[in-house]
Order: sequence, then structure tokens, then C-alpha cells
Amino acid sequence: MKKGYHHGNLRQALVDVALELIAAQGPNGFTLSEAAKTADVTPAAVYRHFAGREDLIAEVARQGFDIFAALMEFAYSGGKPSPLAAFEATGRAYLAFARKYPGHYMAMFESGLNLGARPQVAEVALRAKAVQDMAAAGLAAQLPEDRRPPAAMFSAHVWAMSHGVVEQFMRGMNKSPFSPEDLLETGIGIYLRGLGLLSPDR
Amino acid sequence: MKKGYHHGNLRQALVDVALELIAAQGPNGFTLSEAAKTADVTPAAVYRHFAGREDLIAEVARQGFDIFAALMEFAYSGGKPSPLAAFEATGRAYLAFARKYPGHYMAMFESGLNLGARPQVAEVALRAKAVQDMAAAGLAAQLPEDRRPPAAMFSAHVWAMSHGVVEQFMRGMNKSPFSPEDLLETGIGIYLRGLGLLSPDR
DNA sequence: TGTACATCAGTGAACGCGCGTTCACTGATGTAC
DNA sequence: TGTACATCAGTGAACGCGCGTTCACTGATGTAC
Repeated sequence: MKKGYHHGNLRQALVDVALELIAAQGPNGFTLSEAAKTADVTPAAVYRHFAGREDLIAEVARQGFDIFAALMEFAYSGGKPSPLAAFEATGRAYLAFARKYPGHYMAMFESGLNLGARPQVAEVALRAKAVQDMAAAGLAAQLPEDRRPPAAMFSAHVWAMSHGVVEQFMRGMNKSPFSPEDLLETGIGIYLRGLGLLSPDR
Repeated sequence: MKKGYHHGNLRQALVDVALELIAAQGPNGFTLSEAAKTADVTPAAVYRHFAGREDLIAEVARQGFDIFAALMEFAYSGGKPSPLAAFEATGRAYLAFARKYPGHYMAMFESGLNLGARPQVAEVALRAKAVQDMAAAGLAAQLPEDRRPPAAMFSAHVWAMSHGVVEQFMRGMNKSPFSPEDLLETGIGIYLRGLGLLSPDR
């Protein structure tokens, strides 16, 4: 991998190193110098590509939101074949993302990153959230209007359950015999039944 | 507050200072020296009472779990007047705790504290968890056995939803017009209806 | 194809800083007589 | 009640360390001719 004096693509290499360090030691468990050293490069070299540590984490998060948004859009696939199927697919995609990209996930949701100060990152994050909201709204539309929860509430419930399940596993707090996938599917299933969106028998 | 050479109760003063710093700057947003300085004391003085930073955080968490367990036990109050009422009271207690003791909450659930290496803290944490499990089990027992979810699953769902709602607000990710209390109550309510533990009308 | 030169990614030395931790010490407190 | 003394909580100076950041530099790469 050594390329000699010039690295080739140090910027992305630093992002990749940060990802591994974050996944291994938590979102704040690494330093700029550590990242530089791991990438076989002088700390000063980092400044050719990033304004500092915070800037590096923001880029990790940005790439994460980008992947996440793409995954969600793919899962949603325009609401086909049915609002319910599309909704459930986004739920599974959420979990699959957290499982497959833990470093990204932590940088996005657990690093204390200030999205307000990072409009570029916030923009990509909104793209992902828009898909979730659309999936929720499409499903809610199947309910008669007077039994339909407000879109923001429905969305918040689903996010809370999804995020809660992920956290439970990321922090090793789960000792039950159920996989996160099982927990999320059953949890959301029961919730949807409570709304009358799934038939009570099963 | 200055007591002169001797502080009086530096140990607890350091815990209190840590609580404020954690609540203000996140679970890893403070240093031993900072805590000492805030308590108007030399960094070296801290070592009279704690083995180090980690040990201080562990004590914060321990006190948090202690308060938490007491709150939960009070809310549960032996399952009276009904399993459902007791269960819902513990849910509200969870939220009330997070809101009233954010520093404790963060030290307990977001500091990356290793409970395995802190058996004393783990023991208190288990006391709190036992109440939650009891409340969940008591409620689940009202269902016919063949429609009853496994206790561990029920418990995990409720924890996920509760924790997810808290996280959403702690991280400022919530822009909906609903309070955490509203979100949790409605979310759990819909979930319980899905289980057949609440009547479908309302 | 070969050479001269511009570009700029990464070096390595240097800096000031705050951290965690240690140590011999000092002075406040409480207690024995 | 008063005095001598033991205890021990907190001091302050010192240390080595790794951090973030800067700077003049060097050498690899690519391009113009």
C-alpha cells in the first residue's frame, strides 16, 4: 500500500482510518495525530486535506449520510410494491446500515456533531430523513383520517424504536436471544397493528 | 461555600461538579483537572477520593442508578393499583428521570462506562432493570399465553422506545411539536394496543 | 523522446498547552490526657 | 479547660506525554516545449 513520498489519496485514506478508529473506540475515541499515524503519515499532512479533527469527522458523517440516503431511497423504491412493503423495507435498511457501517453510524448519530454549523452535512442528512418521512406518510395515508396519527408523531415513534434497538446492541446492553432484526420487525409490527395497519390475527 | 484549607465534603462536591460538566458538555466533555478546578481544588486533591477520571464517572453513574432504581420502585409501587397503571407509571418515571437528571443519565447510558469492570455499579443497575422487567412481565401476564410475547422481547421493545424518545430530545433531533412525554405515552399506547392490552377504541 | 520547470503533497522540527500523576509538604481538625 | 500530638485532606511544584498547529523545506509528479 506504501506509495512512497506521495500517498495517492490521503484524503479518503484518512476518512477510512477515522472510520475504523471510530468503530473501534467510539466517536470521540481518536485524535488527529492518531489518525495520521495510522495512515502512515505526519500529523501535519492532515492539514492539506482537513481544517482539523472536527472537519474530518464531519466528512465521515457526510459520506455516511450519503450512503444512508442512497440505501433508504433504494429500499423505499418509490413506495412500490405497496406502502407497507416500502415502509418495512426502509426499516430493515436502517438496521442494515447501522450493522454494516458502524463507524459511519456513530459519526452521524453519536459524535455530537453540530449539524447547524455544517450545512453541507445537514443537507445530505435531510435527504435521508425525507425518505423516512415519505415512507411513514405513505403508510399512514391508508388509515381513515380520523384515526391517523400526525405524520411527525408517527415518524418520531418509528425513529425512536429503530434507534433504540440499534443503541441497545451497539452498547452491548442486550442479553436477550433476539437479533436486532427480530426485535425491530416485531416491535414495529406490533406498533402497526396498534394503529390498525396490520390485521390483528397472525 | 469556601471552607478554607479543608473542603468538608470534596468527594461529593466533585461528583456534583462532574454532573454539571457532563450535562453541559457531554459524558466525555470534561477532564479530571477541569473538575478539580471547578471545585476550587488542586488536581492532586482528587486522588484523595478517586482513583482517576474513570472512577469519578463510575461514581456518578452509580449514584444515578441508585436514584433511578428508587424512582422506578416508587413508580411501580408493587404493581398497584393495576399492572397497566404500574407499567405506565414506570414509563413516565423513566422519562422524568432523564429530564431531571441529565448528567446522571448521560453518565449511565452514554459515557461508554464498562459495567463489567464495575461490579458495584452493575449491581445497582440490575436493581433498576429488575423493576422494569417486573412491570413488563406483570402486564404481559394479562394476555392469554399464546398471544403473549416473550418477556425479554416485550421488555426490549419498551426500552428501545423509551430510550429512543429520550435520545431524540437530548440530541436536539426533534423538531416535532410533541413533548417527549406525549411521544412516549402515545408510542407505548399504540404498541400496547397492538398487543391487545389496550382496547382499540379511543 | 527528452529536458526544464511549476506544482503541491507530505516532511520533520519546533512551539506552547493542558493533561494525568507523583511527591514531599503543610496546616486544619479532632482527640487523649 | 488547656495542651500536645496524631491524622489526613489539600497544596504546589515538578515530571513526562501526546496533542494540535505552524513553518520552511523537499522531493515526487505531471506538463510545456
